[in-house]
Amino acid sequence: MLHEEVVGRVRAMLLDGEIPPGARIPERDLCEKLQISRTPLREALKVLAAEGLVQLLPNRGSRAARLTDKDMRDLFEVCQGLEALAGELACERITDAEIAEVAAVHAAMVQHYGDRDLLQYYRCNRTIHEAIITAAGNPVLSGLYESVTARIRRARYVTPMTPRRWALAVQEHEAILNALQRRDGVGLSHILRAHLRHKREEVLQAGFAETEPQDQARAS
Amino acid sequence: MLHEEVVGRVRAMLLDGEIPPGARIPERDLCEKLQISRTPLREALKVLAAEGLVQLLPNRGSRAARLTDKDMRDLFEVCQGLEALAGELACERITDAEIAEVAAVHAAMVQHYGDRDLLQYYRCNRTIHEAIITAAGNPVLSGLYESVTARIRRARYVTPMTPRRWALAVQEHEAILNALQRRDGVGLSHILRAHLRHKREEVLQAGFAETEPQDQARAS
DNA sequence: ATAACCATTTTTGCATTCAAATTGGATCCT
DNA sequence: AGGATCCAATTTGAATGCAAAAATGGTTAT
Repeated sequence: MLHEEVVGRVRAMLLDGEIPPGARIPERDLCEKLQISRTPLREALKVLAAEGLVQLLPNRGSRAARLTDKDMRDLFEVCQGLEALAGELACERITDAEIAEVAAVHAAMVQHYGDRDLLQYYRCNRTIHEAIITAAGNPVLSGLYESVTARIRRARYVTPMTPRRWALAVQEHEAILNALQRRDGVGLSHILRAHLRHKREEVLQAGFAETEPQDQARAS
Repeated sequence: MLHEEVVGRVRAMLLDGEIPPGARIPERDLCEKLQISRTPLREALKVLAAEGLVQLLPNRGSRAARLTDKDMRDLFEVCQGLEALAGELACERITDAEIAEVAAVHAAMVQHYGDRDLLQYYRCNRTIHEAIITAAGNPVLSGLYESVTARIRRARYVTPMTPRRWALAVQEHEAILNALQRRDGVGLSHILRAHLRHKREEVLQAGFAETEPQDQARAS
């Protein structure tokens, strides 16, 4: 197994919740599960720690990072900034073919909205956001976006949607597509920021913090 | 030596140019220079590779990453986005004391400008930009900013300044301080973006790409 | 009964070791 | 002579082994 593959596998386990937030990560167990020795696993853990997915406690091993409300807010804020930037750049660089593709996915998404198929809706939604990032043509931006969204993905795509909120989101997406078609970078960036801000409020309101109370109580 | 210290030391060697861009990194040599064994060094190299500072060639070792013009443009673009976001957030959250501190550093910077002391000028400049990032109160943002700016630092703070350009930069910094004092987030973000865009043009014009032609010629 | 202390066990961190891949060079063939 | 091929030497990638630190459990003393 290649180094990047080990990192990917463990990252997936963390993001899927197979290793739940806050859980200790016993090296030996993971090693035999992945059929590798401790050395490459430890290398992967250090990389994931640098990404913020794993917390290293010197001489006391590693644990899956836990997101507080503050972390979530911070991540969403940065995500807003990155998407806003991507929106502006995308409007300068996106091709007509790419716009057409986004439009197609958007239409499919609206269809799924009509069917109240949340899973498929979210898939299209994510595809659109990623298409905008890609269209920005900036690999550095793509990399940071990927890393930031990975950490909030569970919250972002698991939070239940109220009918009211869902309708608004679809409406915002209409505006997103429209701005993209008009290549209105400034407009697009504003819409994207509002869109993300709403999403953030929704998520935070749902109380998706990954903090466990007993950890706070250690001092008692 | 702690893991983070190893990462820091090697990172510093890369950023200072002690290990020049494109240079191969022989593990054994670095090991004895740092007085550690290969295991912790390799862990550090993987982390730095994830940061984009090192390029890993499977079974063929690692080399210091080299920035192309495109990389530089991409990094500056993202940096613009991050600073713009920081500017907006900072205006919402910065304290009067912090503003006063920025104002003081700004005054010192203007003084250094008067003395044509480029080194000290750059020090103050960097302090101001970092203060704005810090004032945004978003550790995720700070982390990404740190990582992005580290990679362009040499270009950013080494490019020679024309008198014309230097005067403009100082003028822009006046506007930055002014917007901060007025807590005009939108205004500040615009000024910061323009400021960075000018810096980027300056750097790219100076041709600071770290590509070496003979590498392109390998296919011949 | 509770708290503190000590021995045991487990786990981490790093050095060493071993196998596999790559590189450089010498040899051989055309 | 030029080029391909094979072999030695170096270097990488991963597993194992060893020392140190921390968690655990049991015992004792208050």
